[in-house]
Amino acid sequence: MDVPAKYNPAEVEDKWYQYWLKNRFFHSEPNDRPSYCIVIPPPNVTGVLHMGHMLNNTIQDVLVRRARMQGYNACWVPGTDHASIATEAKVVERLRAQGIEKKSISRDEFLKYAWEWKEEHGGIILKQLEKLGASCDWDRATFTMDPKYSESVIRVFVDLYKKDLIYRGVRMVNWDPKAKTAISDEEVIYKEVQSKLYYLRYMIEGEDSYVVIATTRPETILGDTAVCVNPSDPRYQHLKGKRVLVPLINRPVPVIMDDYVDMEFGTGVLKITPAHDVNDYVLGDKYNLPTIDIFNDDGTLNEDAQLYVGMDRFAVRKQIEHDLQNAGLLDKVEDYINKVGFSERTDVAIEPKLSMQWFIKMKELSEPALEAVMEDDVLLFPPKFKNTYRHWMENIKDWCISRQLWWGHRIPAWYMLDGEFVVAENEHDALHLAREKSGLSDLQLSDLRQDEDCLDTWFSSWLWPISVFDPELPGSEEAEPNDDFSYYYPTTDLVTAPEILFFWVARMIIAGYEWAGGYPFRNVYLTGIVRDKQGRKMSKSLGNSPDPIKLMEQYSADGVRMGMLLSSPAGNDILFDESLCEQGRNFNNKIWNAFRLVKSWTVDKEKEQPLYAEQAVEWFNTKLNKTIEELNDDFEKYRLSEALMRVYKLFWDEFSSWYLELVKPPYGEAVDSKTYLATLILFDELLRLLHPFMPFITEEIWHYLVERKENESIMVSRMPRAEEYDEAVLTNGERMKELITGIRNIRKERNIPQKDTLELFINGEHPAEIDSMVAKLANLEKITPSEEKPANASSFLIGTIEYHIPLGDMLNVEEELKKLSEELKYLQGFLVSVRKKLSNEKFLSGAPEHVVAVERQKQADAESKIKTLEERIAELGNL
RNA sequence: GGGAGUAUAGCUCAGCUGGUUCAGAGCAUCUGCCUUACAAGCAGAGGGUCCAUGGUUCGAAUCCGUGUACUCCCACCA
Repeated sequence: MDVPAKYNPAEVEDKWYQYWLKNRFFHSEPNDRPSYCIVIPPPNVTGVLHMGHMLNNTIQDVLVRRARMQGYNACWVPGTDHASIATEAKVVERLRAQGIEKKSISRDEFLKYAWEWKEEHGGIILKQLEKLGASCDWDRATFTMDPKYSESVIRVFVDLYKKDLIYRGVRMVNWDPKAKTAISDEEVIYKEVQSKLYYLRYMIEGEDSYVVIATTRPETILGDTAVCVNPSDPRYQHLKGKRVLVPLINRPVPVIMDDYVDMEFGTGVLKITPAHDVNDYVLGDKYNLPTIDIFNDDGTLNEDAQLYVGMDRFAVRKQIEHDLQNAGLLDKVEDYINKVGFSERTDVAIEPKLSMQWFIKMKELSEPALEAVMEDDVLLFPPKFKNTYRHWMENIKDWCISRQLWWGHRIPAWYMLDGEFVVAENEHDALHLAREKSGLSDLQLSDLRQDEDCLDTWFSSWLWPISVFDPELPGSEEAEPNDDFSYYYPTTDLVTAPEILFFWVARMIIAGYEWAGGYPFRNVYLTGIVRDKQGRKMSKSLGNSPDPIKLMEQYSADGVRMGMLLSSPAGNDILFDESLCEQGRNFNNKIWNAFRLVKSWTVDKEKEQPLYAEQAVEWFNTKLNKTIEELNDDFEKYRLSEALMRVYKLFWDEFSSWYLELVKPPYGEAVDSKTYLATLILFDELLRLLHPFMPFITEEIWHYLVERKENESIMVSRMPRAEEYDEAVLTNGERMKELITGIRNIRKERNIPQKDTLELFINGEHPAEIDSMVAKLANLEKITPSEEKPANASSFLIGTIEYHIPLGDMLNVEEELKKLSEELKYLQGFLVSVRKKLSNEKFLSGAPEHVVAVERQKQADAESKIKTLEERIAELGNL
């Protein structure tokens, strides 16, 4: 087989992905081997791959490929999330572009369009994952609105309702006026905004005086039903029992007294708008105030506002400022920075709004999940998230799960004509229950009306690790869990972003204990957030996020994978820099060229293996074993970037720069077969170690390396295991490198070409085993252990051993003296500090014995080196 | 307002139970090299007040206190 001079990733990567698919290497089914399982954090079905996905899925692929090669029955379950709000928003937008308004069509018609959209766009992100090399078991791909999956969602709702953990009620919720739905507290993002504080005059009823009230939202005065002062505020005692007039509309509202009011803030008077502020709502409740909701669902003002009806809330704010000014009711306006909640999905300002919603009581439900993490049944990486998790779980609030949307799982509640409702898994059961409840045995389905709302997307995602295997909710019923569930659950690792620790991770753990009999995964690896070089979060609006597909075209998928991994210590944010992908591409190139070198050798079967080659093989094999051991440790701690860096250095520095240079046959000569075979084996092992990180190039080369059968693949080969190794071999190897470096430096200083042979005289206890390797790399004619020190030689010390290279006339005595004296000076200073330490009584009595011994050894070595150097300097001086 | 985290080379980060892995790695930079796998390369080199300041200790990048700067999470005073 001819090896192309250039590596062509685009072609190669596609080829092998198809090969893997064809041979069903990604597929897993329960068997008698131990399982290793990851469920993907399902991306939004309408989503497009971004850098966060890249990071996340690269990590998952590395873990699952490694596990597979370690002999686990590895399964990575892919899928997509229906993402209620985001998808519905896109469908609405598309319809609008076609001139169709959502409210002009029926629910069924809308859903038809939505499913069309899903069919068109739903596959995109999964196709993109293929480019990355994701070894997902595509046969198991699940969508959170698959019929089976939906059944499990509804089943859970009914179960919770039966357990009295779901209730319906009017509460203040976060209203998204763009998506026109309630959202949960977790979906609100608070941002600091530059706003204004308006000081408004409220006339006191029947008097010619007024009080001034500061507010950031003057448009909400139309919904005011009281003003409030602190009872101990001396400035406002005269207001007790009086009423004030809401500006512009002159509605009289009472003055109430409550110490909730902060006397320091603004003017110390607070306007109360129970329908549009959470705190006001609480006060309104306490004092039995009426609530006036002045907003429509889309954030425009309604009839109850009396003024500005139909105008948008922000337009009203401008207008009312103007009108108040004209009416002489605006005292002043100040600049003010406050925090405003924005919708995570639509990025519009949240409107607190009273409405009828469904909630889950979370307190009791969450207790086992809190314990699971506290007791380390579920491990978080990095562990600092344990604290955050605990804090949230201990202060958990009820979860608003209803959304005023059509795209999603419809709430399985049916209302009767009298407003009473029943909750059931289907219409049939609902009718049965309704007849029972109402006592009307002739009640018909047409007498029932199903709740219009959908469930929060996360209400389905929290079942993900359970329902992808068994939609029957194995833990909650008598029913036997199916084979998939019994085998794969609990899964092994979960890899996700810390942003969704509460949205998703915590709730999955809760669901696991409630419906699957235990935790859903053993380890949670929380990745960082991908930021750009300036530390800004990558976002569409900033345009600072590279397109992963383009990156892969430019640097290869393997290259981009490497770029992602090199910058990804768990939990820390990632400052993504394209140059890391470049490093990945360069590494591809390095691997390819190293391979080309080996493949270019001609093999001479008659040739004896030179000693240096035999030793090189032994040395690198030892190095390999030690590295494997270290890699195991890295993976246990999920230190993936360190693991990759370790293999990178092993391949580039140890293998290419040292090993290959050592065993490379001299120009024009053939390699002996023993060395050649050994090199192929070592190369093979390196490829396997590299495979989880760089699956494509390793597969390509693996097939060139030796002839493979039709259905063989490196991805199902065995990961090399650490064998016992001899530390002494490694120590000698390091000595060999130091010696070579010393000799190279002398060559360089004196401009001696590599082809000129040199001689080496050694004074001291030098390990002669390495001589053969040293001679090969340094082009030495002979190596002579010698008490005698050759004249006209340049010399250097390694440890306490002195090495001399005779240079004859080429020796520059002056420079040599300078070099040696500098080293001497350093050693003398060093010796002083060591002696000082050793003459300190407290050190001798306080420090452990081995530390003292080490210091003594340092002292002896330094003394010996100094003696050697002094002698050498004297000799040179005599020349 | 409450909590957590981070601060080490130009950049990104290691540095575990205080002591030979103690000041490290990769990248970048600089200096030589188109040397018969690779210039996307090879061989070398330089580069640090370990944020500041007190303390504990024979000994501190490491432990403790204080301060400063940044980041994140939670709460939400109009």
